[in-house]
Amino acid sequence: MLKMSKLTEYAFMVIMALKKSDVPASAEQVARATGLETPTASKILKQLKKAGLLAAKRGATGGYFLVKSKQDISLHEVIKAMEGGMSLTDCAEDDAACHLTDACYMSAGMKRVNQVILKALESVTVSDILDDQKKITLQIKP
Amino acid sequence: MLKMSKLTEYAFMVIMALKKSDVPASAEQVARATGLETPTASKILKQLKKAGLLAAKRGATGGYFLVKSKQDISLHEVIKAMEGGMSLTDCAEDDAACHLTDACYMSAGMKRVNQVILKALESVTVSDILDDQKKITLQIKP
DNA sequence: ACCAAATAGGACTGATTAAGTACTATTTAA
DNA sequence: TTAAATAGTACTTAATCAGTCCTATTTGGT
Repeated sequence: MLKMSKLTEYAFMVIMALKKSDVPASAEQVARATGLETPTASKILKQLKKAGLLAAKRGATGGYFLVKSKQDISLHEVIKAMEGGMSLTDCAEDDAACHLTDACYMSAGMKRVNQVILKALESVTVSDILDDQKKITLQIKP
Repeated sequence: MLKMSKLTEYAFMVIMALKKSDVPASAEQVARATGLETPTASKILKQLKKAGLLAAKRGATGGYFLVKSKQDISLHEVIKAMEGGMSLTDCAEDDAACHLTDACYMSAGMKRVNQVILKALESVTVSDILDDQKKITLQIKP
């Protein structure tokens, strides 16, 4: 099944549990809010921090907080932070990564499909997922 | 990285190597045409046959052939045949599969995003990937 | 009738990745 | 100085993927 990893799913929950505030939330608080185990929540927070989606304050009274609002964080950013990105095939990313030696002409087509999906993931934000407001439609032009 | 499995990638190559004809191609012929090892090609052919994308003729002079033309086989069909489908999250498929016990409101939103991606995968066919003709655009309506 | 060439269906193994946990160092406010 | 927190890394187990192999069945040709 083509799907996100569980840690990526959890990442959405973690982001939803955070605020863009000067009062940071500790990994333990996030764990409680989300229902995740503390080490797991901690791992995800570190990863999101490393990707720049969160900021952290160290030491006592420290913790994590968002650096931008949820409506400015796209699904793609989260997937990129947790899994390194999204690409249907290797060749959609890198032409040289073709599995065939000679005659495969898929890469251009795969790239285009990949772009469509990427665009969808970039267009939808964490707050969209929560708000359930934005209508999304797909249009194919021949 | 959110991506298709290698076997799924190979499946596209396998389909491209086949024709909708009364002269079926054997697994070995497909292997030669694609550059895959024969057992691997065979495994993929069996799986595509099982999913109904191909038909097979057994016995000597037997082999595999397409039951519909490449422009009628969508990416989603291939992914479904090889990986069982595509769903960003468990909860996008099944509401009961929420990782949280109480307050997660993502599922509706995830479902919508999932639908967009699914639609993209359904709208593009194997021949589109090869032909590189069809223009695809995504439009977000607020 | 027999043989050779195919598909059908499992079963098996090794490699890679994911998930979860644990440990140590560093930072910082009280 | 101490307690509470992040930072970074390493480890272990589980799950999935990739690839191969074996046996049974089918079927056309000689």
